[in-house]
Amino acid sequence: MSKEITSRADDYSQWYIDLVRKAGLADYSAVKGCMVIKPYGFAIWENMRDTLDKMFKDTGHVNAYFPLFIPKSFLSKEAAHIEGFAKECAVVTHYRLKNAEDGSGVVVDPDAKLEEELIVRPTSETIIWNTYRDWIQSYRDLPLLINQWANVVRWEMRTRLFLRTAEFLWQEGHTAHATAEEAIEETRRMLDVYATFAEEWMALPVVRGIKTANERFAGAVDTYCIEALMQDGKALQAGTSHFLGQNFAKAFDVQFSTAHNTLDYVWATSWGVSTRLMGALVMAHSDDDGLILPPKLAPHQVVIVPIPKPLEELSGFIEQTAAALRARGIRVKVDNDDQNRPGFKFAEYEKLGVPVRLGIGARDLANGTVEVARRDTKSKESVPTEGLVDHVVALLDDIQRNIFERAKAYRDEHITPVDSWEEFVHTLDTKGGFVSAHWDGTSETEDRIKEETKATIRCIPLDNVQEAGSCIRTGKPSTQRVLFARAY
RNA sequence: CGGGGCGUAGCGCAGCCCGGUUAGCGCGUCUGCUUUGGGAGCAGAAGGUCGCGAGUUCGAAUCCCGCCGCCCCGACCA
Repeated sequence: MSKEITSRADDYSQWYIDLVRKAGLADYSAVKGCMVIKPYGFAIWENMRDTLDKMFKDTGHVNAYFPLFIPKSFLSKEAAHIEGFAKECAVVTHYRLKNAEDGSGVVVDPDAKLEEELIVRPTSETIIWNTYRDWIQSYRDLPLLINQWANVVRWEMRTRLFLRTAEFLWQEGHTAHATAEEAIEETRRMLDVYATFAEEWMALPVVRGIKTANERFAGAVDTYCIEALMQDGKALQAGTSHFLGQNFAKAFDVQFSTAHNTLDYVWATSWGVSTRLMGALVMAHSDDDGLILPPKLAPHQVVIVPIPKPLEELSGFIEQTAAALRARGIRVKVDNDDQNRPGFKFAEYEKLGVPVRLGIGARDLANGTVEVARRDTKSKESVPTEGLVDHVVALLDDIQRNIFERAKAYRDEHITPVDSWEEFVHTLDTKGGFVSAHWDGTSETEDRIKEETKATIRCIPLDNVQEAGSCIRTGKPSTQRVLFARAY
């Protein structure tokens, strides 16, 4: 019996890496900084994607697809935008290879240099707003509510599976509106969609907030975010929604005729979540034995492990049980593999985070029971066959609720209000989590705090109470507390 | 871009310092039998350009030089 996953207490970072790989979520690839998302990991992502996609459509959005490549000149049209992304762009300079003279393999053909280099999209605002210019003439064309599911590339210096990779999958919504109010409303609406998804589907409690200037998206007027807390006390930005004002409309000259026959620039939003959510999901709930998945996103919600004592009638009962569960919409896997013993399978499905495991053997058949084990608490009970389906349905709900409550309790315990610099530093070093403190509102102070403690302002919570206080670092007057944390 | 580590069977590693016949070990894989309510046991088998290139040597996984790749830790970021 080998503990193949490093414990969280020993090395949290290594635990995460072990878990992602041993649970079959993802693997390193032959390309530096890029990962392979494996079938089990992709199945979880598909569940996230499908759920979000429905939520986007329910709020009036449609999907489209824009090019992977962006002409270099586009990117530089919005000053802040290029400033933010310039340092991490992959650039396509040539379009052809040829055999090397010395037969050593293929080389880039120097005669095939592109007139204008193409940037592999780090995000699509520029190509999309360049397109929107042609699509929008009148207020009747608005609002334009489009989402795309795509891959993007950001050439990161330091990568971590799911949390930060050179290439990642995401969705990016890009909307155009006639008024600022409407665009802001959209920005907030999508933030709420993300928060709802995080809390109700991922069982991940989040703080909704607004970013300070330092943390704002390059090119945005305001960046809203949902911030989650991981088990090691570090914060993770799980989703962002930006009010872009008229910045991109002006950069790409997207004007429309208003109902009063005047000409105005379009108001914009963009919003996105990525495969980073996979990392959040893992780090929020899982333990030293493996993943703990919320039932709503688990590829298999129930696994049935037969205890193969020599009794053929087991299989009939198992199939019948599986069918009854499936009839209630539950995703069931029956593990009929006869290579591994039950004990191995128990450990295996715990590693994979399957919420509910049913053990069925001759003893159960005789007693009219099934052994029901729940992954979140690792408890087991013997449940009568009669009413089993109802029991499992209720249990899945309970697990979904329980892991949310557990994560929320941890999160709430780790929002610490502090009023002195000593307390601030001490809390970061010993307890971690969010530290709620007054701040004088300047970027200079935020930078200084970051330099001294590695903590950044994760957000100004949306429902923040206004209270007079003095900045934790400078002592200058402040009107509200903000949330600091060390972050991924 | 700095600092560190690694590259030997599908996976994880030992061997390298101190060169020497046929390169080992664990897991996994394959075959057979016995097993099966918490990670099975026994017996047998298959599986290797020792990252790449050049060099020293009678002889290189091991020593020298060069290169490549990945990971981890720090400065930038969802």
